Amino acid sequence: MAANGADVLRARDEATCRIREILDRVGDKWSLTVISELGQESRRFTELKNAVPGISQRVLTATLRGLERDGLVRRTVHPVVPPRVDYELTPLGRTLLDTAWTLMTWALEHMDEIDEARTSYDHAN
Amino acid sequence: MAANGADVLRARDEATCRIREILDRVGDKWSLTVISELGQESRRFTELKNAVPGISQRVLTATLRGLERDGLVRRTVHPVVPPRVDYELTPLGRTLLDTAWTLMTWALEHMDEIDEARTSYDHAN
DNA sequence: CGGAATCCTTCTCGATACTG
DNA sequence: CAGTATCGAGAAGGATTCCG
Repeated sequence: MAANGADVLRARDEATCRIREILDRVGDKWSLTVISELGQESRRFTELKNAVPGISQRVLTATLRGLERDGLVRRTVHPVVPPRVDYELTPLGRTLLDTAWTLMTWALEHMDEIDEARTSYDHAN
Repeated sequence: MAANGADVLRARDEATCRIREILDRVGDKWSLTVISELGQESRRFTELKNAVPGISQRVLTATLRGLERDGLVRRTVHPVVPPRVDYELTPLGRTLLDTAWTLMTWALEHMDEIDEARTSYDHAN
């Protein structure tokens, strides 16, 4: 890992927009969840739909298309009947997996603190 | 009796849901950028607005309120004229800083690969 | 200066129906 | 099975105005 926080900040002026553009993909409502789901093994469309409760078919399709476009996910269509489509992480997608895990782990570890803060904040107003 | 499959799935779904709830905060359009901006030192409202190009006043306010509610940011109002409001990371917010940098670093390092993937994808269709 | 309130436009998303 | 097409409700977001 070459860049550190200071590098990120130094490059900020040129790249803030670019970073944000990419965080939009990665940080959107479902992408990290889908990526972490694909981290284990390749999945079929319906398997993903069931594995990610609450996501609609429409949005799952859009999410997967976006991830595929960004080279994070590979979509493989098997010419069989009934159709079978497998999704798996690309090597690039797999490099994101570690970071995704870090973020999700953070969320898990600090969930309670955040809950307390929210309760406290809401109670104060 | 050990937990059955349904229990496991239910627990996992709830965890997924909670994680997503928190990722919504952290992974939204601006939060990580604001947090990384506050990583260096406390900032005034207008300083933040200038430091985060493209954010509107309305959305910056909402973002800061959300971060404050979750205990990630502390808001300090100085009773002076003209008003002065400082924002700084809480200790909890600071624990997120490392992860935020990791994610932004990932974005920086893989920006070019993503650009290529997008170009390739768009050209294929 | 740091907002809150309002208006108004855009985008998102879920539900539904249909298809190769 | 794995989508696409379409529609409508609601949320999100920008611009503007006003205020202590």
